[in-house]
Amino acid sequence: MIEKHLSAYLKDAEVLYLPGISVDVVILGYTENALRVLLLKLKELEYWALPGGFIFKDEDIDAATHRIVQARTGLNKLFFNQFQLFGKTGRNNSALLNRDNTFGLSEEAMNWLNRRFLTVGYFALVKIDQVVPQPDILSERCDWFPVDQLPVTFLDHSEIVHTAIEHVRRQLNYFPVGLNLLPEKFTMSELQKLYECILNEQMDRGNFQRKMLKLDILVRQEKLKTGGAHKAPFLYRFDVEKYKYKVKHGIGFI
Amino acid sequence: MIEKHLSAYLKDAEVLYLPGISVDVVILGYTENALRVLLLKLKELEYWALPGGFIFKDEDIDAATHRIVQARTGLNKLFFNQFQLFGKTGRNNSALLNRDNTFGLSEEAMNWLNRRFLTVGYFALVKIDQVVPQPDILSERCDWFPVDQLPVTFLDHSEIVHTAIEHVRRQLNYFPVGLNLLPEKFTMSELQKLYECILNEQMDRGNFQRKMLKLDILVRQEKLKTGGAHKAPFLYRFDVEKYKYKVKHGIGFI
DNA sequence: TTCCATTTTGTCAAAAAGACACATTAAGAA
DNA sequence: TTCTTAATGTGTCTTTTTGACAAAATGGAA
Repeated sequence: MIEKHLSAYLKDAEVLYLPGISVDVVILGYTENALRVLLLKLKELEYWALPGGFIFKDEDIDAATHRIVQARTGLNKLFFNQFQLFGKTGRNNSALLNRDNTFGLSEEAMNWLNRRFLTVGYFALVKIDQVVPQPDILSERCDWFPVDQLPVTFLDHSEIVHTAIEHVRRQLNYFPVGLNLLPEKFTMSELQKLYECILNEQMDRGNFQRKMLKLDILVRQEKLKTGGAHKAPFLYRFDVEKYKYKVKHGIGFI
Repeated sequence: MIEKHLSAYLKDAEVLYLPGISVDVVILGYTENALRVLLLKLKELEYWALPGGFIFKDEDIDAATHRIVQARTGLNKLFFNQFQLFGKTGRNNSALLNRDNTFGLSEEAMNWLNRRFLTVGYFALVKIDQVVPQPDILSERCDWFPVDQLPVTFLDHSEIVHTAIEHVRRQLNYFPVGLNLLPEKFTMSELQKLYECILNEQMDRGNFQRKMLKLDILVRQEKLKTGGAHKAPFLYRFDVEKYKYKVKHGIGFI
């Protein structure tokens, strides 16, 4: 039963964790022409949840986020950012607890969990092909979902996802999305499709290329020889130095 | 002594408030060609602090913010937004407590206050001439400080202010800054100076006017007759409907 | 009145954006 | 082998926007 997992998870929670607050991370990846978010299927519940966890009493919030994302993705080098604290009145984890309290969860663990909970929303940008998703102790599996086709989620996790996307969209000039979402080498049209997914609007091919190249953050590589029918496109990679410098002051694309 | 005030303030804190978390609000006003922030001089301490407070256990965080800002400004209709949660390890309110614990503060109140504290950073935009600043129970007076000339502040409050400004700057297109910081009627050059303050860059007068008028959110009023030597400028007000609509999708000025 | 500082409006060249066309090329079909 | 197809690379042309700056207008002050 889920309470058994919770029980293990919450052993000494009162002692270890900051009370009444958690971290939830919108881990975003991009593949097959769609922005996707990693969700966990909760054991014995019909909900999908964001990867999340609690904050140790002597742990920075960013450190907690890093720990959580690393555990779910296996990645070590991460780009992530906090974007909002969620916590309406009445927000709590009671859905995780069985209706009759006859399971192995200690009284203290129940009380600790069953109060109003705030959660800090983070988003992380990852190269989806480098991720090996790992369910956590409360979940039976992980999956990537296109951000516009979410399953039924736990609590306000859908809202958290949509808020994250909107946050990224608004500040697209200030986040290194290409560098963190695309593979090392990519074609111009892959980059364009990424931008189109995030901004949710189509752009002209020629004009996109002209504008993007003028930013002077791309390095053209050799031609792509592999498979794909028709004329082979160039591959590009980012000039990381220039890119990061520009991102700091707003890349100036949108 | 400050503990007496704290004592009153923290009566039943354990029962009333969410533990280990507070709200701090960067209340921004604009006057005399400078963006200013409202700070409170703490009693018996050489620190200035942001208006802040705790969150009742059954209170939405936005509601707490509204309550706090209203108490300090007297304003009822407010524009404010959350922008970041702060809470490095070691962040606590011990500076508020006297070194020897011989004052009237109860053991419980001491313990409640003297732990690691997170704080939710909000910013609010107010019309400075409509504000009647009110010190809170911990402070002896209030003052407006230009955001680039802050006094010595409590804890990380300087960082919170600067983060707020940067947040507003980046998302200037998405916040109704003019509507909330300027008086009902204003001249084009007042609006320009506001933008220059926030963006920290000078702009050409003619070009600013051309661009701003093309947004189609301003309504030209009669000429300004009052005093000021030289040619009288037009007054403008915002077309609130159009302005709010545009702000929702990004006003498109920067 | 004339002067002066400021506002309002206009000009003009340069840069950017938008729409679209045409040549190129690689894979697969004929 | 050649042709067809679909996607890529690049160029052109027009329109719009930007940036720099100047002229005209105006209302108080000298």
